[in-house]
Amino acid sequence: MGAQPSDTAPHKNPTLADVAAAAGVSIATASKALSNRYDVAETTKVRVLEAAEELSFSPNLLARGLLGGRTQSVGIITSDLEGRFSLPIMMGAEGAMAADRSTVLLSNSRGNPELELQHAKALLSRRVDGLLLVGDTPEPRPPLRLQTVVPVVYVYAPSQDPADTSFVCDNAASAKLATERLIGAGRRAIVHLGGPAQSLAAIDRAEGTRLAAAAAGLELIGGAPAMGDWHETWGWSSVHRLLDEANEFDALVCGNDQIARGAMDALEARGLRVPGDVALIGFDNWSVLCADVRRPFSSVDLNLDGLGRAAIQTLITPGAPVAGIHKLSGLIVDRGSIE
Amino acid sequence: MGAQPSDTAPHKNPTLADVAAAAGVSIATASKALSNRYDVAETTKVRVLEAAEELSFSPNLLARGLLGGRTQSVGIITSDLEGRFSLPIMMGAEGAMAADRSTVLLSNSRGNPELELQHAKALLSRRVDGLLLVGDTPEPRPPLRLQTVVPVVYVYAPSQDPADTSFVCDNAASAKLATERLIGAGRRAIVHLGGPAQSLAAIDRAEGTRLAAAAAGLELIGGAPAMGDWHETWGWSSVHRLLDEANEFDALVCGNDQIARGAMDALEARGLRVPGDVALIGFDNWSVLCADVRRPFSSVDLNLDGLGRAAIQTLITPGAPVAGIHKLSGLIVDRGSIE
DNA sequence: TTGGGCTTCGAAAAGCCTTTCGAAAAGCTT
DNA sequence: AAGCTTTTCGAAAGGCTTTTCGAAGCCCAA
Repeated sequence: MGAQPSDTAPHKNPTLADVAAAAGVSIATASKALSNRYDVAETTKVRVLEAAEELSFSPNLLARGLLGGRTQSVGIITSDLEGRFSLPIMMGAEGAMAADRSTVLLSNSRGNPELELQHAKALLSRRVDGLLLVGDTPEPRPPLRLQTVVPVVYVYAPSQDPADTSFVCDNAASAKLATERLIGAGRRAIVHLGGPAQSLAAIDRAEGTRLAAAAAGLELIGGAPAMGDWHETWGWSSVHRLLDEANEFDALVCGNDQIARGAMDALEARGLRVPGDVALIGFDNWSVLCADVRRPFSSVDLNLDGLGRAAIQTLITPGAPVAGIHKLSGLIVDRGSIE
Repeated sequence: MGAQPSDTAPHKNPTLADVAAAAGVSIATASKALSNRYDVAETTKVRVLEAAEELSFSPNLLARGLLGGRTQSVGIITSDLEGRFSLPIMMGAEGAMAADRSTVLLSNSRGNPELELQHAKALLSRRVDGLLLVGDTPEPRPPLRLQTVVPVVYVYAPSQDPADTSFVCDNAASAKLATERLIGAGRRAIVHLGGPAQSLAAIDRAEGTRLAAAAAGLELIGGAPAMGDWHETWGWSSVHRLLDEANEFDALVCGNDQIARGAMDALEARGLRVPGDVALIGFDNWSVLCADVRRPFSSVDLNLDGLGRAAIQTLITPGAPVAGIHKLSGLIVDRGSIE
């Protein structure tokens, strides 16, 4: 009943002027009190702070950004939002940003370079402090055809231009790591079941396995990595074939977790124990395949979260980012399928 | 050699004033020419447009947002960025926004209400036009404790306050749909392998199955849905138990795809054919489990993409969003495991 | 030649914050 | 008490765009 008090209809956001008026000081003083930097008496400072609290004031970041300073935000353009790759990367990036009280602006280019360019322009219009371009394959990609004031960092898919800054997974080193671990556990007859022969990720992982074996004086069973595709069926049929052809082997390095899952199932179907008879390790550490399953297995985690985090760090650190391709190695998550 | 021309060092973004100067008109005229709305002669318009193109001018959206109008952006706060639920929702939301030439600001609350509140304030400081709160369980959640000028919409996890606007999956209706499909294919002896008895999603799916069966005059095998957990092992062991106890059944409705995968494997291990001997359908349509596998199976797709899209539509449509819980039903993706 | 109606353009304000710099007040010294 | 320093505060500009509204120019008719 009666006239509605002002606090029932805050149809507008309070501004710094409102806070200043409530505290009985000038706008300039209010600003300094809130930013807690300049010369302002302790008593007036608390008065301003209380007024701001009372009005639940929060500064308009648009105005602040307009001042020409930083906007405390970066744009992320991912080429696929379905992928298991971009998501952990984005998560790492978001986490690093939030820790810095900054915000992520997200766009999805759906693998379309035109759309990517368009989104980049849109994000630049919002004056982001930097751009993160997240790919979904390790193949080098053409650089963004855009003159930008702010830094650009490529993640997962590196730029073809060596003057750009890229962060990628070190597939070869990670595969080496996994293979060395198997060798360290006493395995000698190692098979690599790789992805498609056209895929750079598959090639690097296969090569890493081969190198680690060679370094230990071993040759892979079959003489070379067996390349196929990324699917479960490939792992399943490969194990059957190996056994049918009476190959002796005591370890499987799989190009990804789906292949590993297929191999695991085939080993079970043929009555072989893991890791008793055969050790097995997958790639990607995709929990729905290697952890939340009937028979969990070890896998290489590519540390995509860390990749996103590192990329953001580089992006928001003042000064031009270091040019070149930065490779981050993965680590092994053991679930008892090795020894 | 010589003085560096201006186009080699565009260390600053061109402003509308630059465009106006280049075109020899005033700032106001340039603005009107670019927004293509007010009275401006055709010849001057093209002159301005050319100047803008030349300088590759893009308007500062911060300044535009400062005018008090809309910023053409919404904030999305998700409670988990790992989940398979929030990702498709976000993808749908982003797609709807991009189609509107708008941008998504992303935050991750990690399931922490304090962090959620903090992120909401931060996004509001950036003057987003709306807030999307994406949960990762269907359990109703406490509303955001924040007075906002812009609309808020809850997705997946509805708000406990009926005055709020929420968009959720209709698990019960979707399960009914799946069960009716099985019955329509001639199945009569139906088993429901559900998730944990404490999970609302699991309960709704079980209830939907039961209702559809009852509507056809059937009782579920076992008398009631069998509740367990969300894991593969539960599906695997349940099928073994059913067969060991000599239950007759010709259809399995599984609470999710992991359960379905376990059941599928068990059926194979026991020499039963799908769908010859037993029809099977999963839930969630998670392709790594039901599509990219050795033996694909049918699954209920909850249309999370559409959920995100619908929520955004409601959010950015002028006028207050319709209060209440909006339920969206899923659809069946058939992969030949039904008939 | 003058006045009226159109079309086209520009000056200026609004929107909100930060920063600079000058002014005022208060305290101190001699 | 006068002059100086130190402390505290405020006026104003800067940053970029949109919008309003008045001014100027033009054509044509009277």
